[in-house]
Amino acid sequence: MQIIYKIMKNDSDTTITGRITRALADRIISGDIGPGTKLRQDHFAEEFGASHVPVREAFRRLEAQGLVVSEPRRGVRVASFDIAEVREVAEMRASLEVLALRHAAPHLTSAILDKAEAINRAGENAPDVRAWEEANKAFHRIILEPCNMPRLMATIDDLHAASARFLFSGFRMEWESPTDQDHRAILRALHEHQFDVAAATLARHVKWIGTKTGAKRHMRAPS
Amino acid sequence: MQIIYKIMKNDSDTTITGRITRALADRIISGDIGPGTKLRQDHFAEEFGASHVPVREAFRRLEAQGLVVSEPRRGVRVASFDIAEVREVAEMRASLEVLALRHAAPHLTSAILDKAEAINRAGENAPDVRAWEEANKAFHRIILEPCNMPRLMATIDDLHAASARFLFSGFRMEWESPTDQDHRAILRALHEHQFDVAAATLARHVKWIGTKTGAKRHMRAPS
DNA sequence: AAGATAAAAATTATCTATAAAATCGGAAAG
DNA sequence: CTTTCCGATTTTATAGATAATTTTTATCTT
Repeated sequence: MQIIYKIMKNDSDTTITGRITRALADRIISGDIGPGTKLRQDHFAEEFGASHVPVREAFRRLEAQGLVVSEPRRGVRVASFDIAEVREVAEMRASLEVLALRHAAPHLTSAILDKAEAINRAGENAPDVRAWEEANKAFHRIILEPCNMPRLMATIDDLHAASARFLFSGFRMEWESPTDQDHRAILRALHEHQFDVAAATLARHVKWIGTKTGAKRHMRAPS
Repeated sequence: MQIIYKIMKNDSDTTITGRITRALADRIISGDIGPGTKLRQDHFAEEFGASHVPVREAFRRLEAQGLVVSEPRRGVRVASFDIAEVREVAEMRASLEVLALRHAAPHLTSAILDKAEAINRAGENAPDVRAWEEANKAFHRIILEPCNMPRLMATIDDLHAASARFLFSGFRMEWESPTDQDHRAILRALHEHQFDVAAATLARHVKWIGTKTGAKRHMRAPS
């Protein structure tokens, strides 16, 4: 089980299935392929110069990640989502990231915290949402990783991917300032070994992302 | 996304991939196929009277569930696990089940609680671990389901499957009495609308399962 | 006999081709 | 205008073949 994440990474450089999985996940998360879009296996087989077999395997992985929905004998389409699900993912992230932080806290060195601060600064200067999200993900990951719980981290990663989808597609809130301020508050608390404060701030911070949604209430295929 | 669980169920009756996935998951969870065992695609293709393609798709699903580990070009084997992971899963379950219970609480009717009590009684009279685990799963599910958060429930289900693996294979603790007592305490608290008490008891209860491990410290292939 | 190297066998991962099942769109009938 | 039916498209699933890689076996050297 410890190898899940490593596999997910090595795999995408080694096997065709891995490459396709990563490419499709990227497009779905970035909103390049919108919710409800039908994914035709032969289309992607041709695009990636592969047969339909690895494409289908990639579909199964994306299905497990919650990025696509597969209906038996009716093919695969990009998962739709609504505000209820945005909130659901936010709550799950809050719970699990607090758990991770509790276990990571004893192993957090000031070197790590410094690196986190640097990443946060990079986020503040991000030119676009995409770059900001990248920094945001990195920030959360670097302070949680020391929990040494690979399965937990894998689940958090999946949830983060879902969050990123919401961020990129329609649910765009004003990113930046309030979040980065939260990040600073978390770092401050960690520096002073006030772990409960850090955890509480993290929970509020993650849930806020779920609450502060923008215009559209539902992302679905233009059926 | 709402459809994930439904799919997982309908699928296993509809498509060959689904049937194979369910069958293999059952065997792995029950310990019928031990940790570290190599899973040969042609073998299962023959056993299920199918080709290797649906078998490979099933492998990808099981991989995402954390039941098998796949190394590129070296095949798939049943995931090993150690005490650290048992604890990890228990902590994740505790966090997420508490979250689910918080959201389910307002929708819990006394009819549901009565049914939960009946299930608990069935668990007490269970003839073997298998039957007891079935009742245990049902108990947790019936009081959490009303949270109306499908993704959360799907994740909890996966964690529960992992827990069941530990229970069945080597990590056998004395099942029964203390757990069923906890269940009763949870029901009592819910009846009296003391949701915080119920949540705290649930958390302690789930974590206890992770702590109270039996003899073996590590389940791995006899390498 | 032990260890190292090379040949052989087994296994995975993939492709091509094809059959069967199901859906979707549109045409025909009421 | 609605319903029904048929054909085209799409998807699921199988079979057989091939390339690459891993594992095993066998041989050779020291």
